[in-house]
Parts: sequence; structure tokens; C-alpha cells
Amino acid sequence: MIKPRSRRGGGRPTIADVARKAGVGAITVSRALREPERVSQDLRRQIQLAVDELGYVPDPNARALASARAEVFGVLVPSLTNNVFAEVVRGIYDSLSDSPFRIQLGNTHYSGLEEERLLQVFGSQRPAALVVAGIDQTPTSRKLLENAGCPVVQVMETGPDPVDMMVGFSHLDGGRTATEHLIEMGYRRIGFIGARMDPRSQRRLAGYHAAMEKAGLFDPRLVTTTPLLSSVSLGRELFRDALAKMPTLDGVFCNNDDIALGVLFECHRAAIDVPKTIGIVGFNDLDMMQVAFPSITSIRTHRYEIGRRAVAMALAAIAGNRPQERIVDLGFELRRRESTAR
Amino acid sequence: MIKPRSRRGGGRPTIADVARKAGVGAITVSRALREPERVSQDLRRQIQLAVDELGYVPDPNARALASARAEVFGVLVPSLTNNVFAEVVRGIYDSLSDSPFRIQLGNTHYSGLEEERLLQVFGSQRPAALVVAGIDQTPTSRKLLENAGCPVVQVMETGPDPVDMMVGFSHLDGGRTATEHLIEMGYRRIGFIGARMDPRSQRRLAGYHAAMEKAGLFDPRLVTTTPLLSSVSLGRELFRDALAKMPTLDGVFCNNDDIALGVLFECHRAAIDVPKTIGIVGFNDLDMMQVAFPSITSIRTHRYEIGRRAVAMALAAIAGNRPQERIVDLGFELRRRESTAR
DNA sequence: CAACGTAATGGTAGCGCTACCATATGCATC
DNA sequence: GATGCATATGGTAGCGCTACCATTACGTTG
Repeated sequence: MIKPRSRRGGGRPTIADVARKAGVGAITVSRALREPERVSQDLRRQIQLAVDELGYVPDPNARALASARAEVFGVLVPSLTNNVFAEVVRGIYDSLSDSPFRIQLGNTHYSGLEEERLLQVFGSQRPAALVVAGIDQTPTSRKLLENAGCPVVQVMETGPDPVDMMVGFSHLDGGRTATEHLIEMGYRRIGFIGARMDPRSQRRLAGYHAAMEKAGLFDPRLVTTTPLLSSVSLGRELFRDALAKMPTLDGVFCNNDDIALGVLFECHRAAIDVPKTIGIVGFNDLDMMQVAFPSITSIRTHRYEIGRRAVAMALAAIAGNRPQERIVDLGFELRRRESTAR
Repeated sequence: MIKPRSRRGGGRPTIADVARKAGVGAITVSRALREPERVSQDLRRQIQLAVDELGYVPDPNARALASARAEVFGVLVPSLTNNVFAEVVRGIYDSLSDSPFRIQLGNTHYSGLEEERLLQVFGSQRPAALVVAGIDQTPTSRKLLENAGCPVVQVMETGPDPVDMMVGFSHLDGGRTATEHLIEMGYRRIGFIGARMDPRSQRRLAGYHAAMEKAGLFDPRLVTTTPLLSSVSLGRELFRDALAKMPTLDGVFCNNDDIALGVLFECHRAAIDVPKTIGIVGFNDLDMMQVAFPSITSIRTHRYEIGRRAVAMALAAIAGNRPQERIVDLGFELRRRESTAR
């Protein structure tokens, strides 16, 4: 006896329904959908008709199970609200919106352990590609990435030893460039202010350190950091701390633009002249840096482009033509503005 | 003849491997993992041992196919970089990080068509729940949501006619409250400045309009809007436009905080006194509003909480106890600050 | 003590798709 | 005309899991 069709599925049309309606085999429907060039014009048209008529949509779960490959990009970032990562993610989304790939976004909260957990979860569904922020994965995470069996792109930074591919820039050079600019503009007692000292911030600090040493200006009391999450209000507080510690401060290189903005506001409030008394340099160059008064010098980074490039590289690798250059350095640019124009 | 185990799967251990090792049936392993209380202590221990030893991780795709239900939350927002939605998304992520649910995040770019497309894609994998921003879905989108066969939460706004559940607040009331505050503080020629006039912005404008009408202060020339994407620099430009159009302007209610910040910076630049000459009110109350100089009055909205609440409601519905209140209004608060303290 | 739960376990049969292999057809090649 | 080979299509057998329906062992009840 024949049972009523499908107890479980919500009665959605399946590939078999389409095949029946179009008078072809199921596999031909499958092919018509995935590799149309391998099916004759005639059948293709017929199948398309049946698909439209039934409102057939392939089941991605069944597809993933059968092909041992999910059409999913796994993306791991340390923060969802930090504009910097949001821009990278936006680049990724925009590059993938015309593709069949879905995106699974994970938030590691800057935690290596959480990253491992998410990598485990993401890996278990056999994603088409993985994009992760940073190059400082734990050994476990690294192994998970290496064994993921799909293209992997590390973004935001470049380094010597990619898991697979990399798109980013040198935070050390960025920090150095920012600091050298302040020195060049005549500032001498230049502080470093940083929150959330993740590995990238550490390297910016290292760049600052290198530049200051080279100029013979380094003094450990010039450095003010905290592990707390970065914010504008924190920038203000850190700047007050820095000033209390070192009243002769005449410039600051800020870990990021939020901090720089906090510094600027505090200068307004305390009637400290920018750029005469204090010079300010930020990092990332958010839109508002050029609108601020005075406008704030910052290191422009190409976040959106990093996201786009990462997807382009992953897509190429999926298609079988792995890019020549496994490490792409998109660089950065110093934007000179009023906040350092003494 | 027996073929070598599994040509396709990458040789990962399956539930059958675990069952064999633990000396039980596959279904018992499945149960031990999903409903441990239905399996005896003894077997549970044994199975856990086998799982650990083999490093078994269930295949979510197979699971989804067999159970006709993916452990996925679909989340649709109009923008990834707008801090407002980023906060909602963060709330969703934080609430889901200890659950087995993965998150699929879609970016509609404020487009109804794109929303329809994403709903189609998301729906096809039978998600456990859907969270969408806004209450102004197209008829097609609404139908897709109604037929999704899973809990649906509309967030950011409340309205009379939920698809299923709602968490948000009244943007109209928010706009009205902001405007009434300006009036109360003695401002009279109060402008509205808004970018990206999405439905929520429209309702804030309506609130502004209502308050101004009621006070007998409305004048259409006081309203300055643009469909362009909101940004700090755009806020500055719109404010200049508004001032050119209406030089006697003495206050502005800004569509959002980015715009308000742009206005503030332009006032600095043009040496316009805030709050004496111009009063400023923003919307959303980003962290930096209280740090700005002068600090900016804003309507505080509970974005993070909206995300958390939406997940809590969806989770309850999945568990079978749909909340009594299908519409949750989380309200907002007026934060009075220096920018309106005449 | 027969009849009847109830708790714990297992077997079978798919879920909806695609990898793999087979088959059929047409056409160039020798 | 037999052979080979590319092109177009189809059948079969899973992918790794869980829904559904046994089955067994052990009370509990009148």
C-alpha cells in the first residue's frame, strides 16, 4: 500500500515533483539548476517552467547533506558593534549578495576560547569558506582552520604565516606612520592612548614605540592603556589620566578613532587648544573624523575593501583557481587634518 | 562485497560509529544527545565516553534534513554598520551564545525586494525562528513570514498588527517627546533634520509634526530631509541647508545621533552657540552623546534589550509556551543634556 | 495472576538531494 | 561498417541523521 506523500516535510514541492511535472529524471532537474550548460535548451526551458509553476525552492539542508558541502561562508569577528569590523562584514555581505552563498556570522568577543567553540560549530557544517579576523589564532583554532577542508582567509592584518590566505595591512607600520607624523609636525611629548589592547592594538603600540625610540623621545610614562572595551567616553577618561600622569603631554596617538574623539571632546571641555597645545591622531579614519572640529588626522584603513577582497579570493579558490598572491596587503593612508596642523 | 566506508563524507565519525563503540543503537545515541533524560544514566555515560573518544560532532545538515528543522535563527536588518541595528544584533547574539542555535544574518539594505529575496532564502532552510527589523513588510514578505512555520519576531517598533510577536517602541512618541522637550526649553523655530527616511524616521517626523502643530509652531520650511544614507558629514550638510533656508532656526530635532553630531560640529565651526543660539536633540543616545561638548540631549532607546527580548520570546515560543504578551513595548527615555539647557 | 501501563531501547524507513556509474544517441574516424 | 568518443540523460545508492513504530522488561492494578 502506498502511504500519503511525505509525512514530515511540510508538503513543499521536492525535486521529484518538478521532475515528474517536467517529464524528466530528478537528476536532470538537479543539473539544470546547478550546471545549466550541461542540459539541453529544450529540457532547461521545460524544467524552469515546472519550477516556476510549483514554486520549487531547493532544500539547502538536503543539498548540503548529499554533496557534503554547505553553501555557507563562516565569518568570525571579535565584535559586532565596532564599526571597523562592521565595515569588513558589510564588504563581505555586498560581495556575496549575488551568489548562492549564505553567511553565518560569529562574534568571538575577542576571546580565543570562544573562537575555538565557534570554529568547531561552523566547521561541523562543512562551510564553503571561512573568514576570520586576525592572525593570532590559538593552536587549537589554527588546527581547526587547517582541517576545515575549505578556503580560509584571515583578514585585517598581514603576517608571515597564513593558514591559507590573508588580506589586511600592517598595524605596526600604521602605528609608526601615525607617530612619525606627530614627530614631524613638531610634537615631542607624544602619548599613546589605547583601550582593548588586542593583538592589533599591541602592534600599533609597537609601531609607536619604534618611532619614538628612533627619535629618542620614548618614555614609558607616555603610554596609557586599559583592557576595557574601547569607547568615546573611555577615551576621554584615559586622556585625563594621561594628562594627570604627564602634564607636559603635547600630542597623542590614539589606538582608534573613538578614543581620539573622546580626547577631542575633553580638550574642548578643558579649553585645551587643538592642535596648538595638543596634537591628535586617530586610527581607522571613520567618516566623522573629517567633519569633527577641528578635523582629526587619522590613519585611513580599507575595511570595506578588505571584506570584498577576502570574498573574491575565497570565491576564486572555491572555483579552483587559487590566487597567486596568498597574502594581500591593502595598506593604509595617513590623512593629515587640522588636529595636527600646528 | 562491502565497499569501503563512506566515499563522500570526509571520514568524520558518524552517529553509527559512536553507537558501535558504545555498544548501543544509533537512535539511542541520538536521544542521549538531544533528550538525555530519556536515556539511562549507564548508557549516557558510555555514550558520552564514545563521543569524546571519537571526537564526534553531529552533522547539522543531516540533522536538519531528518527533522525538517534547522537550528538556525534567521535575522534580517536593514544595515550592518548602523550602530542601532548592530546593538540589536549584539543582543541577539549574546542571548543565543549558550544555545545550540546558529545565526544567519541578512542585510536588506532598506529594500523591500531584498527583504523578500532573503526571506525566501532563509525560509527554505526551515529556520527555528525569524527576527526581522521593522513592521512595514511588503505583502509578499508578510506572507512569507506567516508561512514560515516558525516563531517570528518583528523588532525595533511596535504596531497594531504583528505577524506573530513584536518588541520595540513607538518612534512617533519618541519624535514627539524630543520635540516637546525643545518647545518646553523655550525653542520656537525648531527644525527637523533627517536622512535615510525609512518608515521609522517617517514616524519620528510625524511625532515632530504633531508636537509642532499642537504648539502652533509648525512650518513646512522647517523640515529638511534626504533619502541618502545617514552620516555625520551628511548631518553637517543638511544643517547648513536648513540654516540657509531658515536663518532664524533656533533648534533642531535630528533623526538620529549621527546627524546631531554633524550639526554640533558645524556649530563649532561656524561659532554658533549651543545651546544658546541653537538647541540640539538627537535620537538613540549613542555613548558619545554624553561625552560630546556640549553633551547632546537624546532619546535613549533600548536596542540591546530589544535583541535580548526578541530572542527570549522566540525561545519561549519554540519551547511551546508562547508569551502572553505578543507585543512588548520597551519604551524610551529622554536624556536631558547641555545641548538643550538654555 | 491476567491485563495493562510505563520506561528504556532498538529497527526501519525515510528526509530531499547529489555522486557515481550506466546507458543511449549521434557523429567523426579509420 | 566497426570503433571510439563526446554529449545528453537517467537509475541507484547513499549522505547522516531522526520520526515512527515496535519490542522488551518491569512494575501496578483489580
